[in-house]
Amino acid sequence: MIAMGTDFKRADYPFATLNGGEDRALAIREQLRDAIIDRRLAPGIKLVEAEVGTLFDVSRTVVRAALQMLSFEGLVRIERNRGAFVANPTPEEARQVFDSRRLIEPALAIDAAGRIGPTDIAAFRQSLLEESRLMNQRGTGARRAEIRASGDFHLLLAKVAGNAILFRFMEELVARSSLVIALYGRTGASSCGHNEHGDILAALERHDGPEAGRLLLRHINHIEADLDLRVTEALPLRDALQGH
Amino acid sequence: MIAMGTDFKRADYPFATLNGGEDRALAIREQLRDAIIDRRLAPGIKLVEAEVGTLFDVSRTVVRAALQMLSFEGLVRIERNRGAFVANPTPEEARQVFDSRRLIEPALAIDAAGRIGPTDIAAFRQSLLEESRLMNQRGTGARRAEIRASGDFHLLLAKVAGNAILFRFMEELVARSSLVIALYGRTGASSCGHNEHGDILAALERHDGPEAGRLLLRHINHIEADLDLRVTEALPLRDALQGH
DNA sequence: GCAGCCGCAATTGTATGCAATCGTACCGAT
DNA sequence: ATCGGTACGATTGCATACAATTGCGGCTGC
Repeated sequence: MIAMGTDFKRADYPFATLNGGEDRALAIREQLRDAIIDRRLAPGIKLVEAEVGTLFDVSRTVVRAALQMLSFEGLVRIERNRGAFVANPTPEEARQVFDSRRLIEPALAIDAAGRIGPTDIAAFRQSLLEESRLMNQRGTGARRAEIRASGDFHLLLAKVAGNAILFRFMEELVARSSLVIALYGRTGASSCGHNEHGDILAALERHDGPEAGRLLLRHINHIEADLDLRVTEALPLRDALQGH
Repeated sequence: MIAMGTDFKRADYPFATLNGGEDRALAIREQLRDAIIDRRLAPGIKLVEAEVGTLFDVSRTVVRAALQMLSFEGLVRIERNRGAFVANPTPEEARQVFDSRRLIEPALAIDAAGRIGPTDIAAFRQSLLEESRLMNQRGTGARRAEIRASGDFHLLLAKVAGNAILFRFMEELVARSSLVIALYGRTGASSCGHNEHGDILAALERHDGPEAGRLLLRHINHIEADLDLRVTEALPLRDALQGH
């Protein structure tokens, strides 16, 4: 589930291949989502149906389905008769995302601590490994990939916790977080310091749910603290003109 | 084209009018959702695109969009190349729905207690009034409406709490709960006893968040306790054949 | 009689065509 | 020069046409 799609044809297009006979809208959604949370697609940009369709070599019908899915996740905003735009979350939305995570994730940690098994631990280890590998690389591409990998850790946690509904919620929250971090992240190191994920995993392995929950809460706070959520966001006009 | 906004076909079918020039897929989703959580559409039943389209006098394109939305909410299950079916939540799913609510709603109550204003209180009162009106009626139709009205109370709470993301989550959870209650509800009185909603509102009015949260938690527990979640659900075959 | 296979009807998946809508550039009037 | 309006291009919303898939029923051969 966490495993990302294969990217075997990445070279041809900024977006890559649709895997075989399977659902193509699904595949397009994945590709677009990755592009959005990697910020290869800038927030606010318009996604023209025909254009995306040409890129993926499908009809607008399929593209529309993919865009609709993304709009449910909050990664795309669809305005009637106007089109689909990459989401451009406001600081307020960003705060709400993190509020939601602060509420949900510690509870997931507690559940996960009670259910975690050897297989899960191995998966976590794998995720941490990949993450640190990316962290030691430099370059914006690596940093974006790191943000995604970091998200995988949290998704893994949600998966282990065993509640499918909350898992879906977390999918959405993690995706939105990634976008927010890419948008408002300040320091290069989004979740830097010493690796908090590792500490959380350690607590989980000890089946110490409450501690895992506490660590997770602090972790989320750290992530949010690294953001610059001051309202630089332009626009409201009357505000923009005040004092000039 | 037929002028939109007319409701000349209202009498002909169980589903009613699509509101005006607005998005028709949205309207169809609403209608179907109501029908599902009222159990006018039985769980498991197949929703044939062409059929629904005829009913609402739209093309399959629009119906597909509506069905896709419902599948995101978990009220409809879409199987590729096979079609869309009204969700038939298992007891396990039901438990997960209530677990999620136990996690989220008390937190919402606390937020809401700090933000509730006169306008909100009036809305709550209105909701309670409607609810008790329906509770005093008899007949299955009234009971179904009561379940919906009861859901409205919880949605109102989520709205007052002020987090748009959690509000959306609650929309989904409330809808799924309604379906679960209709499916597994035991006694006629789903949220009966003395009106817990009233008590919760009272706590909110006192801005006593923690108390509101506690009451809400108990309320959710009561609702779940009224369900019959034993696994009557047939199927797993090897289980079904054990001991014969 | 029954297992397996073939073919058809029903239904979904996808592409495409057409009308409605939006945004912009142009243009004339004040 | 600016404002108002209008005509056009681009793009979406929706319907329809066509291809692919499913599953069911009947048929055949044993």
